[in-house]
Amino acid sequence: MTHLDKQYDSKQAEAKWYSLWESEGYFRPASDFKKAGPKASPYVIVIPPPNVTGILHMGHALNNSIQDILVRWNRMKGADALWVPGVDHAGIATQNVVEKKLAKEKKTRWDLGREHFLKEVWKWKEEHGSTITRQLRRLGASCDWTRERFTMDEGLSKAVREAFVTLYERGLIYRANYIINWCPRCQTALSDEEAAHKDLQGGLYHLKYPVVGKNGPYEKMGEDHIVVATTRPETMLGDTAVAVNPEDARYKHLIGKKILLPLVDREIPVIADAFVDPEFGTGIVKVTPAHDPNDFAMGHRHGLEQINVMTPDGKINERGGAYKGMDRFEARKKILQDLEALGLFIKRDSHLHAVGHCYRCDTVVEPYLSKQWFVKMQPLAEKAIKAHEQGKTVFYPDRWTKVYLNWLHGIRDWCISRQIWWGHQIPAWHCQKCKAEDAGIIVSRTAPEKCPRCGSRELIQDPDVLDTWFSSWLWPFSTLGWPENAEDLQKFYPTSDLVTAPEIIFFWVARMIMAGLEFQGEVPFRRIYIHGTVRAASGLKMSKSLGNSIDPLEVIDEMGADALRYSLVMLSAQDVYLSREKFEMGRNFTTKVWNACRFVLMQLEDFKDASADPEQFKKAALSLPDRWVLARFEEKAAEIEKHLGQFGLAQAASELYHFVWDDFCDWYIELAKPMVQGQDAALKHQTQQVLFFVCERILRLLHPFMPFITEEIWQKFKEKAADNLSFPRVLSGNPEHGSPIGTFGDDAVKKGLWPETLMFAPWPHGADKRFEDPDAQKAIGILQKAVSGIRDLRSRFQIAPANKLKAVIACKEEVTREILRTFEREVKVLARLETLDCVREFRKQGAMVANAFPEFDIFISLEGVLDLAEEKKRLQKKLQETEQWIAALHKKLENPSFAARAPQEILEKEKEKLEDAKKLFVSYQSQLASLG
RNA sequence: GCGCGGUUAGUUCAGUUGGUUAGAACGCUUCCUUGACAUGGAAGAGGUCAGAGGUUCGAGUCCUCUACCGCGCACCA
Repeated sequence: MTHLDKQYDSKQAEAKWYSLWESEGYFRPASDFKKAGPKASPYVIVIPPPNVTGILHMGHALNNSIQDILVRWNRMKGADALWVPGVDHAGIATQNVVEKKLAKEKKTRWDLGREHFLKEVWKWKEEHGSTITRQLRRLGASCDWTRERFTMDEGLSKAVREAFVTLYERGLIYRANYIINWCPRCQTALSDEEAAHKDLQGGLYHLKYPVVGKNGPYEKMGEDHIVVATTRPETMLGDTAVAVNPEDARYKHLIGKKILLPLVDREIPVIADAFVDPEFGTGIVKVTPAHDPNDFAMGHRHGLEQINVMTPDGKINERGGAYKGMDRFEARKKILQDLEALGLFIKRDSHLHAVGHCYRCDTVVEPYLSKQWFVKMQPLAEKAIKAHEQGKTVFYPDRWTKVYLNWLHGIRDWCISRQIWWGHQIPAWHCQKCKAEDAGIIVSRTAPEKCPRCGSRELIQDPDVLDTWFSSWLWPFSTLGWPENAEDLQKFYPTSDLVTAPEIIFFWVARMIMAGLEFQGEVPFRRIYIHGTVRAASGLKMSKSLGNSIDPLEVIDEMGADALRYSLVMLSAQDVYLSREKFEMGRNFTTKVWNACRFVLMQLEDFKDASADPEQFKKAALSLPDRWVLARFEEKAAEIEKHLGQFGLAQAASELYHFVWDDFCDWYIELAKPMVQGQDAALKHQTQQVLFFVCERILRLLHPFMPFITEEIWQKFKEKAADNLSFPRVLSGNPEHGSPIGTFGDDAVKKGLWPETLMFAPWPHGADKRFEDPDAQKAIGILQKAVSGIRDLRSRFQIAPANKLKAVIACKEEVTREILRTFEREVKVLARLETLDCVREFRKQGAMVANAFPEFDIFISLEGVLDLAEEKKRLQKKLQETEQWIAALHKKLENPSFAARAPQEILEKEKEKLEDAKKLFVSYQSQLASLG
């Protein structure tokens, strides 16, 4: 006996099916098995590689759910589908984790030394690095784990070296002294994107600097001083000038004079530079070329000395005199105190300004002068802009295109060197001999033996490693085997879709496009889908540190992965604001699906007839509800197909939800019950077939969204079909369908050959003309109206369901009356009637109440007491509403401009509406009259 | 400062190129344990679509302005 248990056991099903899918190789592209259908085209999706230290948070869950839906959908459509999974090495984050671990043992990475430390990191990676990939499996992600990659593995490391050397050879990588964002805690340079700006309420400090040659020591200063304003007083230790705007009349006389820099007693010049905004602060700027990008530029223009006053860990260095060794913020306090003691501190204004924070550890970053490696971005950006102009990069939704292009147009060079150990060490070697001449850098794919310039063998590899994103930006092709000319690369590049969140457009999307164009001569993916950000109900971004996160694994444990996926996707039309209750929608829906299918299987228990024609339904022989549900399915499947084609996953999920729940469960199953449980054997048989047919195809539509429960149920359907080859199998799937385990098109399934798994069942595209049926749709519409009308009366007058009613429907139109007669039995069952009479006209008699529709009026007898006054009031209100509606329609239709300009079909509709309204009006009037 | 979103039922949100009396989920009210499902069924209440102006026969939908909320980028001595 094939049946479903009363309760769905999500944990059991999830574990069972995932391990089967994976072990049987179902996640691999069909072409791996040389069994792809002749027309199978590749569908390849790019996943943002999660951080190796990470755990699955809701953002990942949404992102991966979307991707999995797309991959599974395409796989069912017969595509040679591939999703390459993997993680990136997350240089700074991972190093931090391991350093923290060492700190517990009171050790630092320098205690261990580079080699030993890296061994520790690898050890950590082996032990903990697979957390997130395990969690992705729990979610149901159908990625090809046999192709799993890691940015630090051999192949990808080779790709990184290849990319670096190639760019260097093309003159697109250079090394320079420049102000970069420096994280004093991680002790490394960061790119501009890695320094997240946050608005902070800080101080704008006004300080006095004495002018040299007037009054001498500070104590005696009169008016011969200038006032500068700064937010970072501690950098004054490195000032090498003060600047004013050349047009600023207040200060023209100062230009060329000298200033005695307090505390360090250094004489610095007053310079004129147009950069200075006379409106801001005092109009005088202290210039610190080693600690501010603008000052750095100014310093270059005026040939100023660059004095770095800080150590890599954010303390004042020996150039800071008495402040040496102090932390930068401590030094700030002390310097302000000292200046105050000297009478040089004037005031502190409160000042809102954006301060960069390290995106890994949230420490305030320091603009810091140092020698770093950079990628020259403009030539790369130009190619990307050109590709966009050629229509090669398409964003969904479109508005992100502008964000992307703006960034490209204002692009700045990318600082790619990091002063950490965990990562790809830069493939550059410094010749110790040539170094003295400021030359002797050798950039090479393999370690060079000697300096090509002087022949010295004293070569030391650059200690820095590359930004993690320098490996991530190669992901779409490095994971396919580049720089080798691999088969996968040939077959799967460029990929189809990239799915990601908006915060990563600059970090990753734009850079991948640039790398793809630079190294492959082609964009890495054709379409880019940017989905919403997951936020907590409060509106804040979900994050563990804020304590407002919901752990997706907990939701999976509690409600199942399918419930989590469905809820997330259905909510993902834009930014997703989450609370725990929102997952109940998906949970309830999975339960509903389970129970509906359970019912269907129960009705098929005694289906044994093997003589039926399995080829095709004969429309004429089907009942109206059967014809209706088939037509409705095709309609909905077509809509779902349309939505999925343009990343409208939320809409597709919503359509499915309502089709399954409202149409299939609430109406079709209820209508099928009397047929399948009645005495008419032929009708019963036919209905069983339709129940099976539609339900099985619903499972296929649902599968990408909720893979586990659908597989669990579908396997039962398959069992059922194996016993009963006469189940009709008119399928609209792709006959060219390919799968790792064979070819399953319509023909194969029709012949009783079912795929091993729902994953390879043909996708129903919908809009199958064979099932189109406006007559049936109209008829069921009438039925629904009649049933709802009676239920409405029942509810309004509080008639218990056990109380079987006598109803009369008065209907002028013969066709409609005929339809109602056909459904006499169904209406009686669904509306719980004792009798139903359909007549042409009817006059209300005695204790009766009525419900009016344009097509017909429904009357039921009422025993018991009826609040006539209340009913009269209601009818009067309805009458008034209808009157207003009629007036509005009249006005509209009598407007000559409307008649002249509105399209014909709109005009027709409006006229029909008017007719309906008039009919309603008459009904209400007569009802009122009968009430007296 | 520049740019991008958003403002629709008590709450969270849909609403395709302007065209039924503006929808859903959750919540609420009433009734119902009828053999798939109470994680359910039936019925119902609830909205001058942020405000002002404009285009149009017709605006939640298009244009302008305003207000508020959110996001991104840049500058910030």
